Amino acid sequence: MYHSSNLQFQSREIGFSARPGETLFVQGDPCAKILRLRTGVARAVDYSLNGFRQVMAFFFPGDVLGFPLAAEQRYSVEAVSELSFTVHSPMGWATKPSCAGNQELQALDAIWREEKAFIARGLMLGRAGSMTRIGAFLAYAIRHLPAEDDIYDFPLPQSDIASYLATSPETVCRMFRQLREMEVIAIPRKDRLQVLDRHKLGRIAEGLWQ
Amino acid sequence: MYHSSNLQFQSREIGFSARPGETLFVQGDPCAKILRLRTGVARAVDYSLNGFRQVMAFFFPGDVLGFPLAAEQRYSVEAVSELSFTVHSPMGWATKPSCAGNQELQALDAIWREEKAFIARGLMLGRAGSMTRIGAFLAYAIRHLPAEDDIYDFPLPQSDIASYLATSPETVCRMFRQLREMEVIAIPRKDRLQVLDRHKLGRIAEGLWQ
DNA sequence: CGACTATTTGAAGGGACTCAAGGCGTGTGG
DNA sequence: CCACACGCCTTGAGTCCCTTCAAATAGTCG
Repeated sequence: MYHSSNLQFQSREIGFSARPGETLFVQGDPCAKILRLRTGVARAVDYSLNGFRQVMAFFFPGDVLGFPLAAEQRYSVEAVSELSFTVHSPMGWATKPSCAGNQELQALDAIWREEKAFIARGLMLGRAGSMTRIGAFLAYAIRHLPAEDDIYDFPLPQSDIASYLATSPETVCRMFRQLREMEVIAIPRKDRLQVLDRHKLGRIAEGLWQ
Repeated sequence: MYHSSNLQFQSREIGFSARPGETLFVQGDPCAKILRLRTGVARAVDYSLNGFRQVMAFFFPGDVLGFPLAAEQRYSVEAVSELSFTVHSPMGWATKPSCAGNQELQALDAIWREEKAFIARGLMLGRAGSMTRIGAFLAYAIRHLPAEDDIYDFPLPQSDIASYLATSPETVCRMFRQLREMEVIAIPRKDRLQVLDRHKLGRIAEGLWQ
């Protein structure tokens, strides 16, 4: 579980929640509020002009969304699972890289976590082979998901994973089955993921399996 | 080769240059200097542990590299073409989203431009089909490259484009040939790219051609 | 229960990769 | 100045992985 009680922000924290599928930001909206995810998973989605939809990133507990780098939201944000988050004002989120002030570091760290999420996708998409991409994605996801005894909360629909990895839902399903048959993972229950062989998963993510 | 020895960390601008292939940053280096590209093209490269190399982004004139979001450089930066750039110190690059101060906006804009570069790649890799990706890449690149009369300086080797787009150099070559036969582009000379049909290029980038 | 969505599985076809060889351009050294 | 080497681009042929299409099953929510 993730506890943000030790993180202090200057403005008052307000607790919010959202149901799966709910939209938090819409691409193009003015940047007016900053969200810090406490529990649950959210996705950044790009809707291109010709109706094509693309999952650009997943956000996990601790991530900060909506930092006003630009004047407008650069992507839509939708809840994947049940969310709880806090809302902050952009005011006072000053960042000064040279100073080690607490607040400044928080803002830089928030921006960096967001950018990391996009870079991570790029690195996965750069790898060849569906199995490699799926393996890399699982290794990435479980580093950010809460777990009990190697059993992770895994609320990500395969269709979102497929969009994120630029592949088809059928391929995602087939790779999951293969991973189950290889006894690398198990699905004890819906929205749960058990990692049976962390080491082999790492090798798959690097493209060296079989 | 590597420059850090002769770089001075001052708040004033110093002009520098680099030859094609030169390395400006190495992944993992401490973030000590900020570069602003004046002319030329640079690439951000990721070297993974198993020796796999991946071009993660291209940087164009006006972009800022090496902003210390994290303690260490997040990628290596290499010159693609002849570069000229200025070096800045991280000191004084304070950012405060709520204030409209000049320097503050510069830093936020610099971060945003960098992040945009990574996001752009993700959006391209998410598209299906080599032709769509190449088209989207060309449309993206020429928005950042200097030109005279629709003839752009295009110093990007096809091997870099292939790595960037997660495809093979052969495929890049074939798509270029097809674009030439379709009279969308022309290559009047090495390192030059002429756009003959901007509109058709846009349609190709959206996945609707033929 | 029944409608809906998400997942699963199979079959077939095509697009991109790999492998291999040849051409082109550039820089270097004899 | 020429010959050569090297890297990059080009082109062809064959193979395979992944997509598409189609249909069945499972899970969810009213």
